[in-house]
Amino acid sequence: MAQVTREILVNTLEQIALLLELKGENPFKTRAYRNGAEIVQNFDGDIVSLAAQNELKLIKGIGDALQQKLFELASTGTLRYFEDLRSEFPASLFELFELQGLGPKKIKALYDNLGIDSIHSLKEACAGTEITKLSGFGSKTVSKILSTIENREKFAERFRLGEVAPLAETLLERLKNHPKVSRAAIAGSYRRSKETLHDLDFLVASSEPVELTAFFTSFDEVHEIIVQGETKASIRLNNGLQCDLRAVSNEHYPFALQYFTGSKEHNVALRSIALKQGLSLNEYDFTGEVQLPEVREESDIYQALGLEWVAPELRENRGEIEAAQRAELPRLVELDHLRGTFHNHTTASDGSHTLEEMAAAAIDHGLQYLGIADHSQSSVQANGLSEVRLREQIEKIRQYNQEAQDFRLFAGSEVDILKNGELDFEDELLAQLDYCVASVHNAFGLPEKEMTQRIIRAMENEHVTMLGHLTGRLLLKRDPYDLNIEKIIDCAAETRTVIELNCNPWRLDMDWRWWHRARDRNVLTSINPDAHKTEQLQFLAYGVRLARKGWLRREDVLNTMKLSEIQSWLALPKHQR
DNA sequence: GCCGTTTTCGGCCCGACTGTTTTCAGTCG
Repeated sequence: MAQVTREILVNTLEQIALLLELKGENPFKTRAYRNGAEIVQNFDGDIVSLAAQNELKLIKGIGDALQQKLFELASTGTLRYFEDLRSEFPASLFELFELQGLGPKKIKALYDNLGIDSIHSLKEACAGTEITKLSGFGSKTVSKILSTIENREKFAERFRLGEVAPLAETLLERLKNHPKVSRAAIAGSYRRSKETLHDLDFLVASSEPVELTAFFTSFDEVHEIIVQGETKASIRLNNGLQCDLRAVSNEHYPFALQYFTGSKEHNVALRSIALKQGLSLNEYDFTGEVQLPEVREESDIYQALGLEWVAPELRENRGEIEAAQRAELPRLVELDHLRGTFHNHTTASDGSHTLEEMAAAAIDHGLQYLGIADHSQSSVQANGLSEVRLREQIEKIRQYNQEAQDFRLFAGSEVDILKNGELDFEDELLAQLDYCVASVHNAFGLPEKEMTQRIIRAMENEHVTMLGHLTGRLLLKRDPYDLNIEKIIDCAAETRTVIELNCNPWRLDMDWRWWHRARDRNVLTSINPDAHKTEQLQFLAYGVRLARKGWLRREDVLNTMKLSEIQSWLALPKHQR
């Protein structure tokens, strides 16, 4: 039997929901499966083992039927009910659900009447006329389907936070500067700082919503207008990114901001708290028979429900509501708490700027210190430094520091963790450095156990200050390598090894979902841009956003220490840190 | 299919927009 994973449980429930929709089943039954998928996805614990032991009954939203099905799937690897359902339709039918504008009813009509069972056959059918003979399908529907298929081939479905942010902020400024706009924000997953985004949700407060949707859809960057109504509009930009706009009154704005920031799970939990107080919360208002609280800002909504205001990054229903009820939310780290940063490259290896240029840029950023960590000798592809060149660089940094005032460079190395867990330089050389970042750059395919052991061995080295980009993932491009992160975190706690939060928009590694756990074990992070150019020091802003998402406070972040503190800290033997 | 301090049946979020249709179904978020 193949290894059953959480992902398999989730996907199976979601596919059952789709199949039931296709069959025209009771929509609430469909929702129960979809809801179940969400619960399994977000469950904090080993849901697969619990399912295999038939111990899910106490979880709200999982009833007898779902428990039984998850038990069968987790313990045998297959689910008869699902297999039977699935055999009623061709597998390729599922891809039609990926097209915006096509839902179960339309897909069923296409399949039942014309035998259309894939995007390919749909595209062919659109060239003919038979589709327009179906009830509900006119010429506009056909041309819309064709453009959706074309866009799907041309554009990505998701985007990296850091790659979207500059444009997002430009568009937001434009909306804010409109004379009929009193308040504006980007809500949604952008405000929650998810590492990848599907779209941007703009929100404006305005007395002239029609004018604003027209303004929005006339932006130069617009590739197509998806919808445009009186209070909302959707556009696709030239880069493929979808942007939605909601225009609401100033009174409704705090509610809309809260509602459209999400997450859905956070809002569901919030609404149920409201209901217990006799209040109903929606995207525009509080309603109810009781005295309605006065709301001018988003924070007033939380206050009215007896909660601390929850920072958007935390709104994932991962314990923040309970913490807000107890007034125990963390004071999250902020960008201007950072005093320096550690993982940066220069022209000595694969960077674009010299040591002096990087130092000047760091000073411009208001930093008190900058760690230089060029690649080590095994990273030939990145022009890694030989032992001799590293010694020269250390000397150069010492000279720089003799002349520098109120600023300091730290001599480090991004030293490769070799396949067997040994480091790329001898301990004698590592001891000359102020610090050392240890990273994996090859042999990504090792089995989980070996990869974990490899990194643990590196952490056990006295000279390894921190781990670089822990899982090697490249967002939307390359999966993390197999690694037991729980063990890594435990070992980091034991060996006093720092785990980097790599701020490169492609990495944002380690993943934000693990930081709370690391924090609770007193593992420190260092927010590092992995800068290969001076302008990439700006990546620090993304790292801070993800650190906040991981519940990290100022005291959990090594590079919030001021220069004198960090010097003392680095001087300590590792086990005393 | 799930839930319940309104508790074993009856309700489950609903408003905005589009397209095709003469009053509304389907989709989305």
